[in-house]
Amino acid sequence: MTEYLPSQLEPKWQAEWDKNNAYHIPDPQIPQSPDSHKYYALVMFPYPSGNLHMGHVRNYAIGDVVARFKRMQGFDVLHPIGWDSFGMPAENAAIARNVQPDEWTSQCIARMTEQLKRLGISYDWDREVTTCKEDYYKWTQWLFLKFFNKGLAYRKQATVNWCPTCQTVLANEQAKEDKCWRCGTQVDEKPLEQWFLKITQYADRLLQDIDKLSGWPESVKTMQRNWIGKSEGLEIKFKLKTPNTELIIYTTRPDTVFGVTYMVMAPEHPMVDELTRGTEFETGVKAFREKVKHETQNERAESTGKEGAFIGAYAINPANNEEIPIWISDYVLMNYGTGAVMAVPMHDERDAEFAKVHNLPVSDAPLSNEIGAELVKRGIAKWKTNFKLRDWLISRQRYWGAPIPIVYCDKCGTVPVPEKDLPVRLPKNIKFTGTGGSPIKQALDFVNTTCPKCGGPAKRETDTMDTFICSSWYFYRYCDAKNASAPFAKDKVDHWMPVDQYIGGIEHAILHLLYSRFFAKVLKDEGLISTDEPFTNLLTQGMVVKDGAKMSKSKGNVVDPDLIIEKYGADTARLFILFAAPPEKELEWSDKGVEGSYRFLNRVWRLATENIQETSDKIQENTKSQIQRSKPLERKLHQTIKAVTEDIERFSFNTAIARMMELTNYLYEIKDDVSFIHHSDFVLRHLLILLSPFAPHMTEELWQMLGNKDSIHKQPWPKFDPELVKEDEITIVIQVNGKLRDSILVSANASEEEIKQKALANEKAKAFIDGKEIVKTILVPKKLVNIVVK
RNA sequence: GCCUGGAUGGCGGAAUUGGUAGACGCAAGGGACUUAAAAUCCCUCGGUCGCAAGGCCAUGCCGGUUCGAUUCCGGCUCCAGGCACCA
Repeated sequence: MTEYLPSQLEPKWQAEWDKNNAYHIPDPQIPQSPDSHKYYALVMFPYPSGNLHMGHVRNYAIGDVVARFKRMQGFDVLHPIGWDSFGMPAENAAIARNVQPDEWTSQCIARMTEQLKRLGISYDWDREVTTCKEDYYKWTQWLFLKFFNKGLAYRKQATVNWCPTCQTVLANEQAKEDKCWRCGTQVDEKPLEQWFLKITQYADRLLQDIDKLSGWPESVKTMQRNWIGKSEGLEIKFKLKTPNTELIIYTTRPDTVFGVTYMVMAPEHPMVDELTRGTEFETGVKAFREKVKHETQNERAESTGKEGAFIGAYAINPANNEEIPIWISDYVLMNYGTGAVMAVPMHDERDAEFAKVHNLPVSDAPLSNEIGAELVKRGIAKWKTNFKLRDWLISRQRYWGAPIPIVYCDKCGTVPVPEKDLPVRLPKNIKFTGTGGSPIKQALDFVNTTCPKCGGPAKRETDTMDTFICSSWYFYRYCDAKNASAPFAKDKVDHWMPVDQYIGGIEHAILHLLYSRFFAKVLKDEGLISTDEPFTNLLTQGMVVKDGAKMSKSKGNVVDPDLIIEKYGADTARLFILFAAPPEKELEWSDKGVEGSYRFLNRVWRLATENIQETSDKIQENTKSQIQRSKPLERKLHQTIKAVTEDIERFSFNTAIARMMELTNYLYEIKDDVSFIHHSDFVLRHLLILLSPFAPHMTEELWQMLGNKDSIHKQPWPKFDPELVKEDEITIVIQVNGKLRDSILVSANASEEEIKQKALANEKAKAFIDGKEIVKTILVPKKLVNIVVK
């Protein structure tokens, strides 16, 4: 008997698949034949950090099972991979190791490519996409210009986290708890002119079209709806006691206006200055502002609404003409609504909390559904739709990103770089120190340029684009990855899009998925593509954790996929990761569990190899006339085919694997019976085909050993016979008052009356019925009889 | 704080639409084989009472709906993801 040696057979098959370009899917014939059926299986492309982690393995193992399964069902499957390769870590590596980000990135990509290939994922490597390469970011810039020309890209002032010591911009991640991660200095907010994309212009469409996404998890759709945060409300002008001044607030609850007992403004509201200038409250207000100035947006949103200051001004409640005090507090945000609210302690928890802490009055005035319309009639209010969604800030004061293709000219102003001049190349050989702002500013021959309009001296934009822009369109590029004259050909994208199944981490539920939906809508409006929802079905996978915590270097609980592959093989790694938990749930890593998956593959291996050696001898011992059908074996096989197929279709890979384990256990039980010996080849072929999407190397090896010349991965997915699946006898549970008392075996075609009689006559049930009155009997077909007694 | 999820044996999980709670696997204990070990194979395995038959309890906590609730509803607790410059 041959031993199962994954370290030998896996590289062999990987080399074979590589050589034959086995998973390349050619471009479609355009016009396409009517009977072609495409399937686009997409996994979220990785950031090339240099090391594949278990989260990647999980993502790509799931994607590969789906791709292989669909291929065997006869679909033309597009299953591509690429690299989301711009971003901060490369720049940090440059600072820490004195390398150039592009070198560091290509080393990481080379290493991770090797790791991916060792997993045996069926990617079409011919369509590999790398966002930091010129042939990709040229088109990212091209798309930015589309947005710019459509009026969807604009500049306005926004603040960044600024470290005064390092003299550099910090990402939120680098400014945890308001301290610079390098030097610990208190982080400031610094205003800068930055580029935005007008995603708010698409807010209503992005919201409405969520209803079309029937293949998305409800939770993700709800998160997106809440993120867009559409609310219908009223903007109401409150007259102030100060003559000729008024304060406009926004409320979704105009019916509570009789209960308003005070007002609250955001500390940075421009009217706060006007109202306090020269008063005794001026210093108090300034002190409060100083205090909240260092709070990040997150901390502002986390505010419990306990802190605030009275500004000495009063407003008049338009509903009852009462004078009410005006306060400032950090729980009111300047960038939502009008930056001021009317406070109703009776009906709002935060208002109540604030009122309690600051001893403000509470009114139990009744709600009035009519007052909103009345205020509108009086001309002091108007209906207003607000969104929580804000425009997308895409400027990054960093080197390792796609340069924003804009030139600033003293004469002509803001000038887009003409298409023929793309790409605007990132300057090379930059020094990375981590201080002094964006490294690009050092490259004077980049910064200093000529105006594309007037030819005069001009300066380039030195900000680069948010990497979320790169990842908002990569799935179109896969459809036409080598196109040198356009980001993609429309007919190719129209053939493959939308993505039939998108698989990736739940952490992308809002930003990446919302931005990609936004891009789709703009691209469709531009006539570049035909569908405005890019992802038909979405599977959000959970994280891989160990000892209850996310795997991380600092916690020292990282499991290196390479070591697992080395010891047990990729098939075991894939099988375990799919078996240990349903895909959308968190997965607890277990070294012992991996051994269990390895044992299972060994059991299949032994069953098959023993069988190959022994079957021919055994069949000769028994004459052909003795060959008989084995109904239980056929039933078990067809039940397994049915269950595995349905489980894969609903992404229940763990139970699919469990069903294959059950079949294997069953085959071991009967392996010396004549019935198995006569059917073993047939049964084993089916088991191997069912297992092939999960363990592609081992099943291919055994398939060849069984004497097949073609690849197991080109076999059609087996179909089950519904007649053979049926059981002859079914178990009926007998309950008394909903409690299990016994179970009986009845013929599958027994009548309801017959079953009822058997239940009532049941000895164990009788013991609980005797002496009591039977109120009713409930029969659930094929399941149970419940006798209700009193 | 806000939004979205989750919680089932010693552990990972199963129960697809309200109908046998614990499939499958891991760990543990016992046994077989072996000079021995590894590997493999067989048996037991939620708690509790009982010699046994069997009973009772049990799906994070409290309550409700129902003949029947892991599943539906209300109220909590704890954990996780996201919160717009990590990707």
